[in-house]
Amino acid sequence: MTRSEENYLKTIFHLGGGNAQSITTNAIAEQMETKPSSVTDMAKKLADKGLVNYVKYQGVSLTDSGIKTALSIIRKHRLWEVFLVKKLDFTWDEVHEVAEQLEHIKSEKLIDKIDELLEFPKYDPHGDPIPTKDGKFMERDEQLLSEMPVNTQGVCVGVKDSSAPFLKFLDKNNIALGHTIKVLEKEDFDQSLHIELQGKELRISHQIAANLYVKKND
Amino acid sequence: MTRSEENYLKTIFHLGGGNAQSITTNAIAEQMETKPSSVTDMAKKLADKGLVNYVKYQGVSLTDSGIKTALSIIRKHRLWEVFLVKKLDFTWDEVHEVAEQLEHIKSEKLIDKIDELLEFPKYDPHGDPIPTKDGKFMERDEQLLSEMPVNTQGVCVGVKDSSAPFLKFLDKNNIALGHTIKVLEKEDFDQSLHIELQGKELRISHQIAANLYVKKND
DNA sequence: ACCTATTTTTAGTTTTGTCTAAATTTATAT
DNA sequence: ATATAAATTTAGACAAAACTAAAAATAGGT
Repeated sequence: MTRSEENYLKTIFHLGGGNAQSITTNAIAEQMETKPSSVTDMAKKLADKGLVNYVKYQGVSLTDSGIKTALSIIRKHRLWEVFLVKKLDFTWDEVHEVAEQLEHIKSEKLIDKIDELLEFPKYDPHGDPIPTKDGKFMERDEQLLSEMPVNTQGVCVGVKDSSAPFLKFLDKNNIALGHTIKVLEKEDFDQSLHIELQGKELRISHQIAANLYVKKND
Repeated sequence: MTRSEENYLKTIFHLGGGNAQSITTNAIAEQMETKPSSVTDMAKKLADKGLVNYVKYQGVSLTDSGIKTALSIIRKHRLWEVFLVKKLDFTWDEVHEVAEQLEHIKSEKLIDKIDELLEFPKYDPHGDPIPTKDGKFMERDEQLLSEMPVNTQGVCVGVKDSSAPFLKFLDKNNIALGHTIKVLEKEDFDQSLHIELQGKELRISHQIAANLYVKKND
């Protein structure tokens, strides 16, 4: 399994190829910042290895074996992210780039020991669930803040966009995982929100709200 | 700097290319388990980048820039080895293979934080000195056990061969870094040694003694 | 149904790092 | 000094992973 193959599987998974959905070469190319023709080449290669189902002009979806491999890479990525934050004091906007490299290290013992050192975390620093060793994938009962009705409240449990600029914005505005958020008012005009965050009032744009996952309180 | 380039620089350094010595392509090829013609290709490439001095049919030596780069890779390799042993309970015969991968991770912050987490170790699990961030290389006052005169004693500070079989042999015989060793008798016939190790007597072959570094007591 | 625009694939090329086989240079031994 | 052996380089080829440009297939609109 080469680094490139691993990156393709991961991307296909993130685009939904684990749910039997057919992902187009164009979508993959755009996500990976490469050309569709390169994706076609790799699709054939991965199909030969039994990791994807590939139908010409239709797209690719992951096989069971492909899902398993993708999950193991995602598991490694997220565990390394937790390691960087908890053990090396990285901030959550710094971890992605390094984890992209670390996820390709080949040693089952290494990642199991990292898991143990971190006391088997369930979520990464962005709130994304960490697949278990046997490929189980936690699903969370969450929704986007932008979809919460007025006057409901919940706890921030994850981010949809985990780019550095967005994460830095959240830091600046004291928005962090675990913080309580209540929707006070929704502006019809631009969908912006008036919220109560940890007791303080705040206004945020729709674009922000559409990238925050919240778990509704019972 | 590609992975392959880094591996060449590291190998050239270990073969003595940092001391202005010219290392032959054959020696490098043998060490890296590749072909001399491949080494020639890479020698040209590294020379173009100003990392080695290459003279056709003579061999290569590292430039200052090449030495600096090689030391930074060796630094990373050895720090990761310490990390694996101290934080993840790897044994000293398990660390090399994984460190070979980890040494190529590109993040200055990462390795500095690992260094800090480990409290700035000076030696790796095999007793090899860890270069400092600014490329200083500790030299130890050490000699091979096989070269110690009869009736002198010292402390085991390193291994020359750090292959898994040798290290496992040492474990089995309770030979570890920090242990006191006294040479009781040298057998003329096969150069084998009769030693006192941590108070207990033991016989070891010349081959073993020639792979153990000892620091003589004053 | 047909034309057009878009998407996808094919064919051919590039780069990196490797190899084999042949040619060349250096070293060695009489 | 010269033949021979050993080491080294050159030339040409290959595989992986990417690209460009051209061809082919699909999808949409009328």
